Amino acid sequence: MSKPKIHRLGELQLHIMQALWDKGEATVADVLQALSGHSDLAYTTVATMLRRMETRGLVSHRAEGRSFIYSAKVASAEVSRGMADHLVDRLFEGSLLNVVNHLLTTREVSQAELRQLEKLIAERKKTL
Amino acid sequence: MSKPKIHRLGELQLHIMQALWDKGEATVADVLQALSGHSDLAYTTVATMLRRMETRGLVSHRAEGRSFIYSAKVASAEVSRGMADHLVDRLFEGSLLNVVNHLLTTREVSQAELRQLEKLIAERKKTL
DNA sequence: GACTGGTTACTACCATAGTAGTATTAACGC
DNA sequence: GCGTTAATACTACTATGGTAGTAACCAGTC
Repeated sequence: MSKPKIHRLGELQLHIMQALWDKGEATVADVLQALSGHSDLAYTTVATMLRRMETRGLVSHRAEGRSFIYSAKVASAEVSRGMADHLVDRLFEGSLLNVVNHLLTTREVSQAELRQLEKLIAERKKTL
Repeated sequence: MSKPKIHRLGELQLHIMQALWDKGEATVADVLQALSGHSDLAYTTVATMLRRMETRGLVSHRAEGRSFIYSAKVASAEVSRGMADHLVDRLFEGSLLNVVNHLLTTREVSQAELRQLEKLIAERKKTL
């Protein structure tokens, strides 16, 4: 198992993961392409990052001809889970209530969103 | 203004901030004391961290005799806000709904908590 | 007045993220 | 076959977090 401390992804690393999740598989060039809006990185920067992330178990690759085709080794949900949990634990004593309260009081929320939230909760209730 | 990129606090840094928020003011020894459960750090480690954090504008100090008395320069709520927003933006497209949905589906929740959540939402509705 | 203990200051080392240049390799076109 | 070029590999540098040793300082004690 040994999930590779998934909650600690840097900015660029996360963007790269997102590109991979989005595309399923991608070469360095593909990832660079996907990131082109966000920042203007060198090809080798992305390549280096991918290599390192592979060492860390975040991605893996297979060779096709001379190219490496990378894919995510950890699921998006897993990462979200890890990062969200980590934050909730660190800042809100692990309490779901505390987070939601914080989010509700510090953010703009519309009526519609509140209704949606109620719906979510109602749904969840059924699953208990 | 120039809030010092508040969303990026390391593990130890956050613990130190929490100690300061808790105590209001504290010497290095006080902080070390407060952290004693969590890990077993050297006195100088905490002192170094505090000095660095002061450079970054996270804390400030006043001298009393030969000791420095540190206090937080940024509020707890500000940091929570910054970190939470950052996460929501990075992982959930800035959508409150998405976060809550994620939290609800990936975590254990009790009936009581769900009821509390509904209450929170009802409260929030009134403020619109 | 010299010694001890608590304090801060300085310096250093490791890890990792971000960034990218340079070197090497190997496939493809001709 | 051979060169061009795209790809990966290696190396390096900066910044920051975590960690801590050592030095310097100074107040109080004997």
